[in-house]
Amino acid sequence: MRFSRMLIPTMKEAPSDAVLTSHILLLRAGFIQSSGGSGLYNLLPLGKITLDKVRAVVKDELDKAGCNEVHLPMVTPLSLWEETGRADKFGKELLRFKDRHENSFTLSPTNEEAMVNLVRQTVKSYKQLPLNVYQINWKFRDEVRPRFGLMRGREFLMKDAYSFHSTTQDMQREFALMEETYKKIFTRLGLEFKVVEADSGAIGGAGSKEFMILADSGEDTIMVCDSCDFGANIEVVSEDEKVCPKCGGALSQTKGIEAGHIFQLGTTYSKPMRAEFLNKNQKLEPFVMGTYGIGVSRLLAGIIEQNHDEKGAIWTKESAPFLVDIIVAKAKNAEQMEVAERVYSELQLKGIDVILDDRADKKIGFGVKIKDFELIGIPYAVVIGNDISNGNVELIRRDGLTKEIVSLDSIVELLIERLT
RNA sequence: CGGAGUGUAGCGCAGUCUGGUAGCGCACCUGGUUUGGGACCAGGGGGUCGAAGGUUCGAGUCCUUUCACUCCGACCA
Repeated sequence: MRFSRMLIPTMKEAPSDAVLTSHILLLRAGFIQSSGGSGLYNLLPLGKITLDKVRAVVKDELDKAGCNEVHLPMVTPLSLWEETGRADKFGKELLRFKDRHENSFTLSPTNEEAMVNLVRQTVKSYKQLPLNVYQINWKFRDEVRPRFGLMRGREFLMKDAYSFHSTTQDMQREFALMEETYKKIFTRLGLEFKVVEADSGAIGGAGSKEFMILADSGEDTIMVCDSCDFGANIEVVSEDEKVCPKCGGALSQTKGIEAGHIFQLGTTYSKPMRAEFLNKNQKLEPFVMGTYGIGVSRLLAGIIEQNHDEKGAIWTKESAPFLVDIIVAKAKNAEQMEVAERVYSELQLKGIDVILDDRADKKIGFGVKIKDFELIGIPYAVVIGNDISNGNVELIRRDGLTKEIVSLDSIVELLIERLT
């Protein structure tokens, strides 16, 4: 991709109404913009690419774990919500509207009912179990107070998975598998996180765990054990609790961003919705269920909260919109441009996502390009400048902003080595 | 939903107290000079001052109503 052809409206100043680092940086670096309503954002090209990358990691790990991706409509008949009583329970957060025939619908804030409906129409026998179906789709919640950009938008991208089982034991096996799968996802994304015991809230069910991205700006307070891997949301333990219930170690308090939540549901939804299968003894039984969510768009905010400096974002390898930014110091210099084009196409041939900052406008000098690189947070920049007369280019690593002189002949090879 | 604040050009803001031709910086357009860390000079385009109503010869400014957005709190997979 060429910088000159991409819509990347970077800003020196942040809109005054943004206070959270990730919100400010996503706006300033041109990843998102307000679409005019509270908690609603346009994803600009960089934001869309980044979200797709994060989404791909989530999908890849779920598919490896044997989950089935499907797609449900964002619009769900309200009647499904009435079957479980959640039409009332969810209250005003559930956006409702009517079609031209006066039928009531909702914009889905989550999809337990719709997914149970899908499965009860399809799965009739224990032989078809277990089953894990998921989607990565936009959700809408009419939040009381949307805030902090992608952190708590009204519309947000969520991966929601639902598993169906014939026994509680098998559901618990899947629950453990999902915990491991989530750990792989968060690790691949380069996040420092903690799995904590949590309250099940409006979703209901027996047990649940949250995946917290550790960040001072997190909205959740969690207690973590200094000695073992125990952690709990403050909702489920006393704030005065000083001793780990698991190993007796010392508990300390920290802040986290809830990016994932997994639940052991049991028959909370399958019973009222009469979602049943025939067991070996030819008797009908309700499905035993689990449900597993990841806030995919929130992950973008979380990654920045954890990875940034005073100059801008620092994307991790698996989340970065591009891995390499080729900066042509003087785009009007034919020789520099030629060298840059060559490095650009070689990297592309090797399958590395690269952006070529070929902007030649007289107002866009070297300084602007470097500032944009730092603000956007691409892992590496290759500066093609005067030093090519000596056969050298400069390699800048975004994390730490360390610089090194590299010979033109070896730059592509070096980058491949660093990036794979 | 309670409390606080803000709405003036794409972004950041001044002007409102004390009514009198709509301003500044950045961004944008044209020309020239620059060119390795957000350049300089000259010229230029862009506004129904959130909306409605009122007071007044005259309203961005005063009054009333209303809407939106942000922050704190409560709430929240």
